Amino acid sequence: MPQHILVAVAWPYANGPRHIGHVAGFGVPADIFARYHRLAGNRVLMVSGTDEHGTPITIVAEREGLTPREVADRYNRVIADDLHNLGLSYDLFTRTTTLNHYQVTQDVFRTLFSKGYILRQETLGAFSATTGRTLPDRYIEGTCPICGYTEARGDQCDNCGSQLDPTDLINPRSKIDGSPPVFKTTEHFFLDLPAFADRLQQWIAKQEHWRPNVRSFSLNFIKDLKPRPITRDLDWGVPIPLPEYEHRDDKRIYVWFDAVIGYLSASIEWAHNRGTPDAWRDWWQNRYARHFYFMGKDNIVFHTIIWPAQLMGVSSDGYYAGSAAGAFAEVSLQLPYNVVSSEFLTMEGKKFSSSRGVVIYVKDFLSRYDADALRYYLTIAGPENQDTDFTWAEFVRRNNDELVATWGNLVNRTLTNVHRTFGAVPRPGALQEGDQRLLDEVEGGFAGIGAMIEDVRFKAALTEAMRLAAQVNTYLSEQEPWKVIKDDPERAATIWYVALRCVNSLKIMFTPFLPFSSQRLHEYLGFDGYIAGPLEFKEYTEDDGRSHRVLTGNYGCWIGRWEPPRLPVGQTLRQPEPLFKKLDEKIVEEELERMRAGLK
RNA sequence: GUCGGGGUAGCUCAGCGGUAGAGCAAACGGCUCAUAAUCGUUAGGUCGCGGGUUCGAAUCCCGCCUCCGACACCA
Repeated sequence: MPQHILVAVAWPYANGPRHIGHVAGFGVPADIFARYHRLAGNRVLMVSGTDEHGTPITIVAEREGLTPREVADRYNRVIADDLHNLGLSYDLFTRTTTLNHYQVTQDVFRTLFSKGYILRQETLGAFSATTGRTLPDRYIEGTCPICGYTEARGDQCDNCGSQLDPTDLINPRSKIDGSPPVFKTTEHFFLDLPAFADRLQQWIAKQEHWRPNVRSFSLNFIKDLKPRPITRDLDWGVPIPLPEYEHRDDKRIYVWFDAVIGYLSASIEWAHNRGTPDAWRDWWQNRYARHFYFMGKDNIVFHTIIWPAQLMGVSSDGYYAGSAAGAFAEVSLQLPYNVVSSEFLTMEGKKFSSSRGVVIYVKDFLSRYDADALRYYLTIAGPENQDTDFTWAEFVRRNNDELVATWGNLVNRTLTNVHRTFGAVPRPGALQEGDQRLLDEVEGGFAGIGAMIEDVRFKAALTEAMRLAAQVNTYLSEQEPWKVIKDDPERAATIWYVALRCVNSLKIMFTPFLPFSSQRLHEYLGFDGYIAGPLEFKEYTEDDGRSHRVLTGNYGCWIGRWEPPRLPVGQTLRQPEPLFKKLDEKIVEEELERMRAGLK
């Protein structure tokens, strides 16, 4: 019985190109998980998009003389191209500036408001004297009243560590243009989180399968919940759907409140785009569906507290009707089943920092190296359980000594020999005990590796696949079919047949991690069709006349299955090429030099 | 400051109550079909520091040092 799996991937913020630390945190892990579940026969819906509202985008726009929408358009394009080139198999990668997203966000807001979960409160806020926009606390600098540090921020002083309010600062000034901020009273809307505290506490306490840090962090956070403001004084964002605010240009829904709603709105858009407008309910209003969220650790609270509170609030008297109440209308919206948070990647021992030049963008990386080489590194050495460091030396080493040497070489020596000697899958003689033992061990990987992936232990899963590849290398070294063939061609054919069967199975096991090379191997082995691909861009026009490009794909045509694939005797092999490129050690110094040149 | 998570072989990391593990790097040997790739053997660690619980602690508890993150108007 296929399961419904929602793979909900954190929404990259569209204020610039994304670096490899970002995709290490949410992109690659989510894609491994989604590809595996599709191969295993489950119904996967993987959704995300660019997060395009909020203050930082308006600041970039001002600096570059563009409108916020132009900034969002530009970086949506760059980011979607990156994700496509990395092979991230989204069912829908859309944007938060679609008409659909605005409507769903406003639906959620209205529903919560009508149930009393959204409160109004007067607050004192800081505004830019020049633009009239809100100045978030962190965009205000001044002298710390406690220690006298002159570059304290409105939220805290980095020198003495004190928590501050912007009004505490002496000589406050805007970090953006240096002008002194204006403080005035303004009305804001607050999500009444304390109203959900008990339900959240009980729900999270039951989630014993979450990674311990996510669960304990969230439980701790609940102890002191306060109503959280969900509107901002901005002209860029989803309008507040209340009569007195609908036509005002100075107040919008807070970017985080709408970004998490994106998981739901994108699912609804996906269903609409493919002409089955109620299909999203199979994931959202099906109590057997399981939702997996993938993100960096800085996003935990939004996915374990705030979004679940929004979902509980919307669902609490029975349903989210959406644009049309349907068959599942009496069922609540599904809460997260697991919230998978990655730690952080650092770059040559330092924090990634675009402004300081400590960075390698996905786009630049992929212009010089293969996507699978990056996917390999980010999985085997990425921040799955703790912060890890990316270094170019380690990237080259992992690529050359592990990916190329173990798996690439196994494929190459096997295919080269078989293609040259037989030209096709050879007919084996009787299998010996050692042959069968190897086949059993390798094919056992489907169960073992599959269980690890389901358990979101990707590093262990890939390590196991590599171990199995090394086992096949050992087998070949012991059997020496290139010698045996002189005296016993049938035995040599059997050995190569066994190796080929192992390679063909490993091809599937490596597919979630290394989809591009697995597809090429699939073709060298003489097969046609896609194991798992391809991705495509499509353009959709909404009722307001605006169109947007989405990343999607028809993954129903995948022919791969998470099980030992058949390998027909006599199938003609194609001319093989090495799967991976060995990298010259020189690139380490070249890349470090490139980074030094960009340092600010 | 408060809260959370790290500190394990030269390097990158796994293990998280029962005689210290992997990969790479190192040394030696085998093989030479394969992108000089592979295969085997060896060597290498008082598991951050100090104390405690336990028959037994890298693993649990307390204190300290140190790194990273969150702390609610950055996203």
